[in-house]
Amino acid sequence: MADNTEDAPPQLDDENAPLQPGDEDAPRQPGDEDAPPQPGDERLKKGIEAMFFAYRGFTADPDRILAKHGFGRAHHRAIHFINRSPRTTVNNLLSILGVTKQSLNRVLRTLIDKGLVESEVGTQDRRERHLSLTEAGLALEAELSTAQEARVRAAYAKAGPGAVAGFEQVLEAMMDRTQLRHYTRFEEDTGGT
Amino acid sequence: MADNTEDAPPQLDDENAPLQPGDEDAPRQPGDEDAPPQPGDERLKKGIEAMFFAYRGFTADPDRILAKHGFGRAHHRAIHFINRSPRTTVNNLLSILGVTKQSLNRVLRTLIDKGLVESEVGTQDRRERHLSLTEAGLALEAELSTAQEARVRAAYAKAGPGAVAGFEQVLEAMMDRTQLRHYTRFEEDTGGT
DNA sequence: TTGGAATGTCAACAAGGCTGACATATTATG
DNA sequence: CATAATATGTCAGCCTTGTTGACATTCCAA
Repeated sequence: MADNTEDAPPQLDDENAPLQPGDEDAPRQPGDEDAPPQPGDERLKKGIEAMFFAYRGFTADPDRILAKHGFGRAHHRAIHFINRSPRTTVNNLLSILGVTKQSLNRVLRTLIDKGLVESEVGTQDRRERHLSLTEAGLALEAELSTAQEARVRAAYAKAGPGAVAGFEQVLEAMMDRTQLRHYTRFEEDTGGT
Repeated sequence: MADNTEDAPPQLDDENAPLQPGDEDAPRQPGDEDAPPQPGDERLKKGIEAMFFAYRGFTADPDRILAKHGFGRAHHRAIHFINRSPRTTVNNLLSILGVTKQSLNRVLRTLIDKGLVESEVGTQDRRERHLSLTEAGLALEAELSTAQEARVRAAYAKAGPGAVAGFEQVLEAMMDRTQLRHYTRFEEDTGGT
């Protein structure tokens, strides 16, 4: 266990660079004067902690529902994105989720076995499998998204519309190129195909 | 693997409720008119996806560094919060991180063994252990936070100060009570004790 | 003295990542 | 047509990080 000589580190994306590197000396925000020794660092650390704590809250409600049904977060992600792009392919899902096909396959297998997802052979390219939610899958998706959206809705309501816009801007600016592409693609893609 | 009869679901916090439940019918934002059938749901789904994709970006840089050193995300979290509250106790860390003592202990043990963290017996209550980063620990912490803060800084710079305020507000509103308490505590606590 | 709190530790297990290797269709291409 | 590449599935094994349960130690407090 001591020799974690990972000579082949899990690659982790080749294009994992933030959108604008080299912004180290960012424009100082007003109000930096009354900050502790390291200027602005405190603000950043708070932001980092906010992400950490908020993400826990963000996943807490679905996690409870998933546990009831014997699923995990990985199943939730698959269900969510299949619901968003019905009849999507395995490959597309792979690139959205950023996991290996083995990991995804394990999740899909249980979802198909339990009758939440169905996979049909592609018509144009018969190598492809098109994934969709069944009735039962849609039901669980609804249960999950109802819970998760309720929390987001409450947070949005509490923070107000302006804050929501800022929230989205910052998150978007925090994504990798690849992820940003997936994120924005839904705007054109959803229901269009 | 079929019988996931978890009769004792992992409790997951008793106070895991969002800050304001029952806000289902939140005030409609202007611009909802030209929205698809389900009103506002699209906005919420985008927010959910933003959290998902952004969190991936958020952890990507530290993950790469950690892999180099043979650590994981759990080690990062421990290092981060020990750095934020030097000489903190195991119990405090446990409640911040929200994992079991066994999980935390495994992480702490490797950090102590590798000389990144030191644990000293409490002076008042000698059952307690006070955790601090060693020189080496501080060095790794600096490496990690430099990378992570660079991304956050870039995102902040790109989105602008107003957006950052909104970002923080929404995240804060998304936390559980418990987490919010830890989040805000740092403002008074850091360096105070 | 005795109970409980704070901590450590061993063992076992599960989810969900990963790699590597291999199989099987199916399509694309020389 | 033969062969390569693509899309997918699957087996086996490993790692991290979460979980329970049980038990030991140390120490504070009633």
